[in-house]
Amino acid sequence: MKVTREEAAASRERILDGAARLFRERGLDGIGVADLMRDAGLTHGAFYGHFDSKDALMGAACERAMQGSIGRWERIAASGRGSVMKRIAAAYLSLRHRDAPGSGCPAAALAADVARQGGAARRSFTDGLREQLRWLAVATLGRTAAARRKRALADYSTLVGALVLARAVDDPALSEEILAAARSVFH
Amino acid sequence: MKVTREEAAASRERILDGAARLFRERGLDGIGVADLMRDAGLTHGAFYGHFDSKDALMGAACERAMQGSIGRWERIAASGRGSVMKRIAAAYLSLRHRDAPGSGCPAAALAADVARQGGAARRSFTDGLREQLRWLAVATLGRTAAARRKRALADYSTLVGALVLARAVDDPALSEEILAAARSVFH
DNA sequence: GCCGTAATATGATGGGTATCATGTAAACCT
DNA sequence: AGGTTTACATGATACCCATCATATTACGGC
Repeated sequence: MKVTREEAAASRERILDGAARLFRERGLDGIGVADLMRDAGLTHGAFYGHFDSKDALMGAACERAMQGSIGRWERIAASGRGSVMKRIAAAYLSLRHRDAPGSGCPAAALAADVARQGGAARRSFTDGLREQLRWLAVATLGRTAAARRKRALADYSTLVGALVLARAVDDPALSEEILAAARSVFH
Repeated sequence: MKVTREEAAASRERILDGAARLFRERGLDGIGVADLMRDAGLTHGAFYGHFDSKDALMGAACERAMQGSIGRWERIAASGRGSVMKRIAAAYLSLRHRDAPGSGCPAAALAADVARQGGAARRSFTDGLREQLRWLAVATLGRTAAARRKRALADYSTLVGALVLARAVDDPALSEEILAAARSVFH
């Protein structure tokens, strides 16, 4: 039953990674503690040895998902040439991203949940979003810092809105049309 | 019957209107049948006399909310002068709209839920969105029908994304900054 | 090697959920 | 006017949920 400190730390990591994925796939209220623990290969009772509450896990998982998102963007920016924003938009508005919410942008997957949920998730979400927007503003073209910032906020809104709508819609043709129209903004 | 047919029809309307509001405020899974019925002044048992299932109600409520959304846009287009899109954006990206999800855009409030939920809600949502996009494309400026359509899809994505993010964020200053940046796109 | 302690398992608790079963009384139809 | 229908209420069912209580077991420090 008892495991190495190392294994315990690995357990916590598995819980967090699984939560970051499953919350994005099924929503903050769409997956329960028992299922999250089963996903990490543990039973439900062990949960409260690792986190104070489900709310605390939501916060930690949001933070982790946000960090992952920033990391993905940094990798996109580092590889390839031409406009950073254009390359980010191409990846963000792809079918691959649309169909993989569990490993995709947490803002598109969780924003509505976070707005209703409040608590630790909302705080982590806001912090992560602030950081991502700061990063994006730097990577954006524009004469002044204020103009770059404004452009980054508006562009990010377009990305999130298009992805959210493309996922919600029942009709594959309409879904792809939404993504394509948003992509055309960045040409 | 304890009530007249007229009163029964009114009951159904109250259930639907309340559901359309409460689903947007709390999410499709965030409010239960019992609470919805209490909101309509009835008890939970009466529900299945009016709807086949909660899923069926979600579908009907999504349709109603979507119709209301189109109606609001038509009223905005009919009153006032200048660019229709600019006036829609001003209303859509207002603090008033941000703080009143229950009577606001169902796409911004429910898209993520709908994507996960599937079922009748997703069908109604898609139909309503298609209609709204058709309407918006007509009200949009552009040389060709295809250009207007593309512009309408991208603009709508920007609106939805900005509102969703503005609602999710914990920081009033950042929230207003997001709305303002999106508004500037339509100037 | 032994003992405290920490990670995990099992199980209980209290509350919420959607849905179904049944009873009742009044509106509707003939 | 009387029998039928039906909107509604009460209550039951079976399940899921977050959280807590307790037991077990083996690691970590001594």
